[in-house]
Amino acid sequence: MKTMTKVKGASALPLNQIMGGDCVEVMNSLPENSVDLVFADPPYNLQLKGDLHRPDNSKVDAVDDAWDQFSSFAAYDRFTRDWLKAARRILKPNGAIWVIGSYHNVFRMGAELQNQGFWILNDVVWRKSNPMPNFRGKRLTNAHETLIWASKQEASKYTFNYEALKSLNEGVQMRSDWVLPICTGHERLKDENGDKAHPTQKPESLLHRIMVATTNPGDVVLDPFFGTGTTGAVAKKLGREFIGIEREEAYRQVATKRIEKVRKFDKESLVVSASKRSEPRVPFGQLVERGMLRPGEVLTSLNQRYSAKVRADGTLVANDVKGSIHQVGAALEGAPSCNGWTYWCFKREGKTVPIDLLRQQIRAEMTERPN
Amino acid sequence: MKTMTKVKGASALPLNQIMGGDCVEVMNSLPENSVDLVFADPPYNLQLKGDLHRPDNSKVDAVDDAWDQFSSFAAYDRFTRDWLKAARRILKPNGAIWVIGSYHNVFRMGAELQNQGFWILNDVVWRKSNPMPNFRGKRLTNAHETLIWASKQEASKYTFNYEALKSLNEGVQMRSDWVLPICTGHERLKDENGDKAHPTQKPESLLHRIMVATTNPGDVVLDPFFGTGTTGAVAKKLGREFIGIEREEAYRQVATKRIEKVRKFDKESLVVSASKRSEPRVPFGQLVERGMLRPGEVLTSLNQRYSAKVRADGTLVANDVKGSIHQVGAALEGAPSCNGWTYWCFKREGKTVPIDLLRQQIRAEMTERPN
DNA sequence: CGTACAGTTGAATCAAGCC
DNA sequence: TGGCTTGATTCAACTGTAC
Repeated sequence: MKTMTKVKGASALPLNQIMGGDCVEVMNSLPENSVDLVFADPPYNLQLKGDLHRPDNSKVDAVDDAWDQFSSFAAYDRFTRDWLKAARRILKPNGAIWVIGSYHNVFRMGAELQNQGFWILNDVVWRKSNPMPNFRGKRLTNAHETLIWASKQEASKYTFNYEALKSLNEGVQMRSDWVLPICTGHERLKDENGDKAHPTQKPESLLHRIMVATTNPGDVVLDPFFGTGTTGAVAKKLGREFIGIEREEAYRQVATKRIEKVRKFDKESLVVSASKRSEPRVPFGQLVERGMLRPGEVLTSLNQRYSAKVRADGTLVANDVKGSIHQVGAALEGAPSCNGWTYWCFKREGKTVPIDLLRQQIRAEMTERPN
Repeated sequence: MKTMTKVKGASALPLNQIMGGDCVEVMNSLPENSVDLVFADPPYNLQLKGDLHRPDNSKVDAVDDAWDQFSSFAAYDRFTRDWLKAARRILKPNGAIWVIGSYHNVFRMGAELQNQGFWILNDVVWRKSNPMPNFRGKRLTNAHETLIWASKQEASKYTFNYEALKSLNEGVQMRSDWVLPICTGHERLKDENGDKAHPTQKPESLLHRIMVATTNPGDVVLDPFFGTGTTGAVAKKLGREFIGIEREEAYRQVATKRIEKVRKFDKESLVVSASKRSEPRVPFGQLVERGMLRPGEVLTSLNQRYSAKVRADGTLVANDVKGSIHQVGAALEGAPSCNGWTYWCFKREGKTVPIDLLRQQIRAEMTERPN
């Protein structure tokens, strides 16, 4: 499973491995412009003070690990600046980053992302379906965490599997608020004492959605705060390559064992719905060439207001306007643009049908018998 | 309605008025430590570029006003620093602030709040039930905005009406994600041409919840970006005092007219509006009346530890405790509160099921046949 | 007086490829 | 890098008119 891949003649990329040490140093040792996605779940800088007890007086096992202690906002900002800078260097120009945090740290991360030139695409709310209640009744139940999705730069052509996410959401656009349960039950890793192995283990469903949305199979996903390896486990399942960095030896061991057990899904189940743009392009003229529309035939607009005549070269004429199906539609509507395929209709057996139906027929044939 | 109130011998406070001019200057003219709550909806610094058209080629009426133009992040940060500093000076030591923003500006506001010594209590997600879709299918539908609730300092004894919020949320703790519709329909103020009077008018339901949660009647609420006066309208309804600051004369006029028309709720209707629930309330007694549960039937707790007997009047008895399903559950568990709907279970055909199932059945019926 | 249907709209950092 | 061509893309709620 472990592999070393050459990247454009640069130094090797340690795929599907968990590296020890400081994440900034490790990232700086990797070649620049080599990673497709960074997912980062850095320490939240919680600054908890006393112990917290539940109404039944049991103690809440809160995050009080040494790695979550920062002396000041300035120290946390330095830390954030350093690891984000290192992450940005190794990202491909069209790469993207996801960070997750709570109100303790996410505002500082978001501001620093913008300062460094990352381009924020969405902030996403992970709405926990089963959050910890607020035992003291002094605030609102803190029932969500915030993720930020940003491309390396404004001009990046980032990956977004729009149709796949739409499918995940019963056929309507995926929103920026995601309802997912926190990590519990069998998924929650325990140590030999039965205590949770890591205080902030993220659910695999969250990483699953992120990777389906913003990576393709074979992409390299780097996680600089690997913890118990949720990113690696999901990457392996989904046929992505991962690079993990984790300072704590104990976490590396847990993660290694965990990922070994994971099986990759079969290829078929990994295929996601493609965007319409990736479908083969069909010139309108082909409909005339094939005899699906006759030269001289009259098309009508979807709103019935206009009509235009088909010419032998695949252009339309209406009054004094002529040109492509898109140009003529736009001109008649006085609109800046127009999708002629869904705008123009023809008549068959008394019914009025958009010409896009004919394009779909051609595409179907192309799929059955490629060339 | 307009009044001037002396504050501990300091200069006067211009209550229930809309002041013109720059909000920093106006705030600096007010006495320090004099305001209970600041609500601020500052420009979001959207930096939009070209026009955006819908699939039907209609143009999206986006925010392109001069007041939302900043030359850089640095300029926006200066602006944020200045108005937050002025707001903090006039806040009482136990005062608090709410700010609202999107991913364009909220990270910068959140970081600056922390830098100035405000103590963040919650970040709250306003999940829009009817957001604008993403027309190009290039990102997630931006379906939420973020609010930050912070006290003036860590030591502040801020106001939080825990029980009122709990009532608003069907008897369970209010979470940090609020589902509310955007401002449309009759609530949306129009100008003489029928266009929206202000591009970013907030719904009154949002301000209603904020003021019920974090102010008491008679408190002074200041809004430095008053716009069309949603804060003032809701404050008047709820018996709070407001101070508005708005630079644009046109908005001040609209807001003045709007607030004149608002009538303060009488005490009784205040109670009603405070207990408004999104789903119809079903009293436990109705389950008994309807024969879904028999008097004398024994309910068991979710954890199997306790049992209680149903009485004809819709109360429970267990050992020496009697009362509502919530009270008895809380008493037995030694907990401050208990959601009896999910805590108590009954048996049907050998299975143990929470009584909430029965409530859901009733609600479903109510939806089918209102009344 | 309801119901059905067509039309409108909301804080948006919103295209991609070729020459 | 800029201009031109092609052509991809929408959900929920409210409003007004027709029936």
